[in-house]
Amino acid sequence: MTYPTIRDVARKAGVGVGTVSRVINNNPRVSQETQARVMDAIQELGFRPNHIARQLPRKTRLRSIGVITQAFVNYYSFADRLRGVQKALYRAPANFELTLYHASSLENYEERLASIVSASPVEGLMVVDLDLPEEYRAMLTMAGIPFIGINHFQGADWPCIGGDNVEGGTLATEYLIQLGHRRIAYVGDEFLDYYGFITSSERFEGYKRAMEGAGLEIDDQWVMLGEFGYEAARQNMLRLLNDPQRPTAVFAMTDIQALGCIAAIRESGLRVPEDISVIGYDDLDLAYHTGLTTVRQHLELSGQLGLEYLLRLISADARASLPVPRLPPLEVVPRQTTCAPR
Amino acid sequence: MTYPTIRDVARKAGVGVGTVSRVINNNPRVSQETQARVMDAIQELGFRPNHIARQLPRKTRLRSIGVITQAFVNYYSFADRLRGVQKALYRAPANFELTLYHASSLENYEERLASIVSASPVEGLMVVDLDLPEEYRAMLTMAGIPFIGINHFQGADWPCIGGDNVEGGTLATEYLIQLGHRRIAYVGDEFLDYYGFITSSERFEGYKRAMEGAGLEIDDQWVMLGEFGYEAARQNMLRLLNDPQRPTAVFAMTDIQALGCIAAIRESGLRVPEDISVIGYDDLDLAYHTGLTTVRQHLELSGQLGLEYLLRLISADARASLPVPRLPPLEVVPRQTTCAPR
DNA sequence: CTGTTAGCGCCTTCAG
DNA sequence: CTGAAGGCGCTAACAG
Repeated sequence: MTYPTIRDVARKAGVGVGTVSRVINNNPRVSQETQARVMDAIQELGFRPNHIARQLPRKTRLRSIGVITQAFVNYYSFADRLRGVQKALYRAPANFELTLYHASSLENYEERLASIVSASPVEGLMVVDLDLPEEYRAMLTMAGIPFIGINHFQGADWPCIGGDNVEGGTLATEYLIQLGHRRIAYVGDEFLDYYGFITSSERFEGYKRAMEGAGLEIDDQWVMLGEFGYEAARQNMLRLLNDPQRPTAVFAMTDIQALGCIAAIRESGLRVPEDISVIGYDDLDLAYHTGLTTVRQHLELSGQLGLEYLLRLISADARASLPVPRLPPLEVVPRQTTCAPR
Repeated sequence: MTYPTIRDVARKAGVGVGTVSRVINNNPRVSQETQARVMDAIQELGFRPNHIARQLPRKTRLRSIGVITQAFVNYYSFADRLRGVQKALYRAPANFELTLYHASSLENYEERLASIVSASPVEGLMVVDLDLPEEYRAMLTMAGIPFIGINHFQGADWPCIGGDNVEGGTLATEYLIQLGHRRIAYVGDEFLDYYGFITSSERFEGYKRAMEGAGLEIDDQWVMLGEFGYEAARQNMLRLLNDPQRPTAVFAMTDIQALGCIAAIRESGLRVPEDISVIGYDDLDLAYHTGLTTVRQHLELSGQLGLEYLLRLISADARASLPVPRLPPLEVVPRQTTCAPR
């Protein structure tokens, strides 16, 4: 089944295509009467202008930058990053829009990459919390689409902006140790996630190093891994609290998980931080809003720097390799969920 | 400045346009040598295929739906809505992308609407937390782009999904009254915001009705209006606490502002909810994460329903007017920041 | 005011 | 394997 075109409308209304075009575009230079006749024809035929075809003859080319990320997870951290993107976009001279791609699985991710390359609807691509296989890097380069990764893994062999998870894990744990804690738990995701990321294991590695560096023992019971998110963390924390030798502090691998831990602690009638200290990771806006002590990884700034980098690459005549922007160092932001143990 | 076309590449490489097209599309029926020559020309010219033009002769089109909202404010509630959009998109048979438009001012908003209409890069438009003037509605209709409003105002004369702020304000306040509170404060935005919204005044109206309905007096000191956001709410709450006749409960016009109030209360050495109860409005995901009592306005669902509606309109043969989806009623979600006064 | 005529940039036959 | 020609659906001069 094929859609009616402007030509069909013209024939039906007994006018030229130019007139139909004028009507569609609200051009005042059409008589009331003709306009009415054309409108009727449009109605009867159920005509709808083909938006693709409209773009072609026009000068105004809407430019867009693509942002691709995982669907359904990490949404607040993505939102914080997006805010940075938006700020950079707002300040940019050219008027770019944002096209969002949500990958619902690894397979779906590759499908989308392929279609982005083949249709090239964007002039640059920001890859958030996802790895970009060599194969697609080559295709994107071929298609002349610059790209940048925004994530929290280190040592990628392509342009990425992000902090070192091991270091962040160490910072968080050392902060708790320095407050005087000795029994410190780790609550996080499984070590290998659905998209092949090992964020949790990296942050855990940092935790381990800090503990060992301080000569502290890690009780196996205190390492609680589970699904992503608030609820799993809450459950795990509840379990942790059953341990008679329960920890006096917890390092949660994300802010959301930290909030899950805090909820569990309070449900159990204990206080944060007096009875148990909790430190998160991310420094989401909501960490500030909830007084959560956490590791700042400059989410908003990452989006901003990433976009600025893409913009520079896009406007560069030659696609010279620009230096990849770097984030300020990770840092612990002390707030109200940590204190010295009693 | 104009972009190089396939023809320029062809000329430079000394081949026909057909060959260039084949190279771009990875068609194997091109000799190694020719391909190399074409690639070189592409590189030198910085040629990038015009994705608009590619779509026209093809069957497969990359389809997109636009979402426009205010820049810089309300980002978490937008994120929650976007999650719903994304879910609906994921379930849809057709493969739509999302194009995000951020309006940085009322003027910029209209500019963007105009360019969306004229370039029609999207097949449907979701207008979030923004009003759509009659003028642009007509233009969008003309251009065959269906639209839907997602917001929290009532009685708009165009298809909108959203809850009644007055009712929500009443619900929140009645809940506090029913708990036994008599001295109830309101903390919110100025009554008229930058984009012409009167959300704050509507929620306040609900508050007023509930108070009057219960025969309670409203102390002028207890109505604290200020800038949007956490910080202003925190400051206002701090001021409120100086009042010797301080309230025993607070209705904050958004969840973020509620968190600001809670921070102020705790800073002042008081407890929530034992000393002062706080209820918010929105039911952001983070309200759940922080145990905030609030008014649920189904943010995620609003995005989902809105997108489904657009999808139906897009696929409808004629642009029949479909019934606008409705959200479930507003409701108070009791959590841990409210209790009976002492 | 309105019809006609070129394209927009690319893809896809169709011959060669 | 490759060049030329026709057309995708619409807009934008240009004459009337």
